[in-house]
Amino acid sequence: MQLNDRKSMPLFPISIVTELTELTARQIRYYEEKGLVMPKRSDGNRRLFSFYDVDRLLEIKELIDQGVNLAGIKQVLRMKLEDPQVAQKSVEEKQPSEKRDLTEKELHNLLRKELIEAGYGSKSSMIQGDLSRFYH
DNA sequence: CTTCTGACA
DNA sequence: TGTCAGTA
Repeated sequence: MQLNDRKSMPLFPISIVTELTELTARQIRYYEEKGLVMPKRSDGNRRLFSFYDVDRLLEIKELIDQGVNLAGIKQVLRMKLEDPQVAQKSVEEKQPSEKRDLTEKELHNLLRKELIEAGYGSKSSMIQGDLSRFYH
């Protein structure tokens, strides 16, 4: 798929990414250190980010703003690989209750719950069942 | 001039 | 996280 190739193409330096994401270079480097993103390197060991990396950083930024810690973000991103939609809603659903930060334990339990429910149906039906809880 | 790593507060 | 140092 060529589209994916383009999104994965290492294009911009960290300076551009800081403007695109509103994150500081320090934060971006730190998140990479923690394995949240893995931009390619080039000439003088300089980071080259792809659109894919930028999208990812934007998602990370959202979660950070919502008070999710790095460990929690890792959980979400890891789930994203298995079931994007459920992972996304897991966090959104937690918000309404209280604006407090999600501890690693809370998030883990939340995600575990979603995974268990997911096991009861096919991908599509599970997603719909999940959505129903937002319509009442 | 821009970015990188490491380090200190 | 910000910031400074010493490089590449």
